[in-house]
Amino acid sequence: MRKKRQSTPVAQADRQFVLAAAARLFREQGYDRTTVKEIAEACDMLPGSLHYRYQAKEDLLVDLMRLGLEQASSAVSSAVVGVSEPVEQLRRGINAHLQMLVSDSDMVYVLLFEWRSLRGEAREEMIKLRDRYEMLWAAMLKSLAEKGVIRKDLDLDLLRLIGLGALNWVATWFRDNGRYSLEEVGDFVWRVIHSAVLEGHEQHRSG
Amino acid sequence: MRKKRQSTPVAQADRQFVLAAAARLFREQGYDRTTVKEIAEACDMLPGSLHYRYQAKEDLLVDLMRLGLEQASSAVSSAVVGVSEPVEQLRRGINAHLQMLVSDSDMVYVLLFEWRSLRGEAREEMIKLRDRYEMLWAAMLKSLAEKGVIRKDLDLDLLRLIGLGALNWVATWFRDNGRYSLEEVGDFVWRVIHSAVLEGHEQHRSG
DNA sequence: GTCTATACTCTGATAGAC
DNA sequence: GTCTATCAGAGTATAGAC
Repeated sequence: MRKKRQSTPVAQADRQFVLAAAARLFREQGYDRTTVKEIAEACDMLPGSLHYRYQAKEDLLVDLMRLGLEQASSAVSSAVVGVSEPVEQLRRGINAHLQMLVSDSDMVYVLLFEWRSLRGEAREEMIKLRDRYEMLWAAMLKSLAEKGVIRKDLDLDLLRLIGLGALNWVATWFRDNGRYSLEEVGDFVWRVIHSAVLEGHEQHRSG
Repeated sequence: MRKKRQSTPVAQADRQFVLAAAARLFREQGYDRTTVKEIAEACDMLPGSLHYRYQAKEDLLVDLMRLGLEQASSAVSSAVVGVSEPVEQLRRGINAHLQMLVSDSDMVYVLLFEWRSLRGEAREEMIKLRDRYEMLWAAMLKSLAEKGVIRKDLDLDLLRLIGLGALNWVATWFRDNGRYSLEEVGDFVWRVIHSAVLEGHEQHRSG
């Protein structure tokens, strides 16, 4: 019995296992301070075996980020798909993004903070993939704007940049079982957006 | 003629020169990928001379961050000092913070994105110093809240964390001579805060 | 205080047996 | 596909002359 395909379901699970281990280490220590030996150990392998899968350490980071962006895109997509109410769509997208930042999978975190370790072509590729993810948000905001839900005096690109920035930074201070739950954070962001960005909200002030 | 003091004005200028060169390199390449040799070269020195000033590479980063936080604190302080109107105070503080993120001095940037390179005691010290800077903002927000300028349903700490996060992330995408000027960014943030955070603003909606 | 030269350590990558 | 062993290079830190 010979193997006919390289990308069997088993190989996929294997890939995810290796990348998850690497992601955890990269998140904890940073890319540069993590050695291939450590990654191999975390996978119960020896450096040689890891080298069989990824020729260079950088290749591992690139593949990790690729997977991370796939996960992020599908997480946000599936959070908003089938939701017809545009405002509710935005709310769910925000929560999905926040959820990823603190989820068990550290890939999105690594994606946000370790892309500077890449050089040349590898970096270009990641920027392209990241932009594709951002386009998801751009499309969502554009659709909201066309429905007249967003204040007309706000630049949509700036809104996306500042908004995602506010969310992304949460990853730097948020702790599970910390002072704030993720729901509280999402709620807070939502209230701010609701009063500052959305057109036609109820004025919060009573007197 | 003997030297009586270590910390002459000249030594201070010298320190700033070395740290500024290091900050630029750390910002461009990251702390780990920057060698002490490169830093020395950028200061027109040899590694040995640099070693005379800082025993270890990490000491240099710590001192750099210390200076960066001093600069940040004094920049924000002097931006708001003497401004009696609390809302205007906030606006100026935001602009000062933004200005630092993109200023020639890369120290604040390094401070935000390279503190993860520190371990143990050094990291603890930086967290303490960073918290002191954040307390500047906490005090400003508290004072605004006491004057009834801030919506009462917003948690002040979350407001600080999310707000500074939105600002800090600007450093990751902002480019001089890019699509947006720093003024536009500051303006945008200010409009959002104005409608979402401040009490009793004019409703932006006309019809 | 600054320089040259070097010791020591660690890492990423490789070669080749199994 | 996984292992052992090792190479070649880089980088920090140090020693000691000047």
